[in-house]
Amino acid sequence: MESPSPGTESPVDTRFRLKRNRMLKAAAHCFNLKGYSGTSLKDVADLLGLTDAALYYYVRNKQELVYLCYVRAADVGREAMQRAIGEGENGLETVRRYLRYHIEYMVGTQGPVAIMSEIPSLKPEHRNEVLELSRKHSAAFEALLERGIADGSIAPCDVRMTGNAIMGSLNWIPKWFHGDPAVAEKILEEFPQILSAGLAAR
Amino acid sequence: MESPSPGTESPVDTRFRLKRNRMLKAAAHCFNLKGYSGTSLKDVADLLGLTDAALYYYVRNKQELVYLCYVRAADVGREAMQRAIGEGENGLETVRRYLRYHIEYMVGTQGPVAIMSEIPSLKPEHRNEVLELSRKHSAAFEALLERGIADGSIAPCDVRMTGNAIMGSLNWIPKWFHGDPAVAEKILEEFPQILSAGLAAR
DNA sequence: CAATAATTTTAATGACGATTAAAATAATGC
DNA sequence: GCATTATTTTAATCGTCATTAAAATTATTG
Repeated sequence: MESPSPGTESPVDTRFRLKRNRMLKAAAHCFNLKGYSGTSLKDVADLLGLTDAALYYYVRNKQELVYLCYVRAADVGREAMQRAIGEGENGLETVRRYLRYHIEYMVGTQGPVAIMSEIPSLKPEHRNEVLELSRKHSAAFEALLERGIADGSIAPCDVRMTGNAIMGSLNWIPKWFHGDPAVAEKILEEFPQILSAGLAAR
Repeated sequence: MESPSPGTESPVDTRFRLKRNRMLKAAAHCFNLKGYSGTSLKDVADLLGLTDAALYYYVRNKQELVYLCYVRAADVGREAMQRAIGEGENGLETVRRYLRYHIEYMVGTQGPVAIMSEIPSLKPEHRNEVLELSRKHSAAFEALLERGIADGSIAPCDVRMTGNAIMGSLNWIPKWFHGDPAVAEKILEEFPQILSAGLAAR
């Protein structure tokens, strides 16, 4: 009848969440591939062996689909940041770890979501929320850079621009990476190194 | 009646081209802001003080609009590459120059076009052509890196991945830069340095 | 100024795709 | 197995655009 309400945690509820996650993954895949308005709900549904109408059981509308993808992506980013901060010896090392964890999620097969180019498609309220999340994340990354500068592991730089440069590189990955595991391996191997190479203090 | 045929070069033809260029610029702006299918022809037309239908005098359809933007962008990229190659002392310096010229076009007020995220929206034939252009450009950039490695100015690296990383950073710029000249200044100042910092041979 | 060409607008048309409601099917608990 | 709940489908509806044709306006040129 109704979508299970949050709070209860029945087995039904669990099934619901699992399927919804599959949905988000499928949706993110399509969005990365063909853009927000370029993908029809049928595209997503096909990937799941469902009818377009069935999606409405899990999600209020198409907007909410991207929105949830973003929230998911933000979680992933935050989590990567959290882990990295927990472990890092110094600023530079923490940045490297962050990059690795973030990319791991992005390119890993279990990786649920990775779209970052569809912010304009969000409705204002959601857009603001997502932008806020994104801002927070950027700020956290810049703080990381500053920490590195403070502890001498990173050479002084404009953290805002450096952050933009590195994040841009990350965010662009879904545009050219389409799931080939060999490539995923290579990205994981090279990117943290490449993106942090310019940071090290001499 | 009909759109002027290529080959003739009447004053009319020139006017046509000028206006069409303004159109492409407006379109690129919208696409960057709201995505391909997120922008209606009316959005573009409004920016030009025209009716949506009027656009069809200059362009066969919406598809062609993005397509032309891409061709334009590719030209810009090629031109930047050309200039840089003409001037560069060594590989690293050439890369720096290329980055500077490319970014100059992207963020400059005169800069006509800068969208790179809408490839999926193209129809197959156009998509293939654009992908080919993009491939060529990537190859040229990788060649530049190899030249730098050969002449010792750039430290050995995986040129494919390094190219992806740097290009991604560039391509992402239109996603967060929205025309503020002060920011443009900053980007121009910082990015070539930031993006090439990791390349230099020690 | 008249005639022709260039540009733009008005006013349809039509398709696609999101959304919805009601009905059908599948799953679960008793 | 029955009743209830969960899930999915079928079959509309409804808007939003892209696209087109014809008419109106503006520019050009002899």
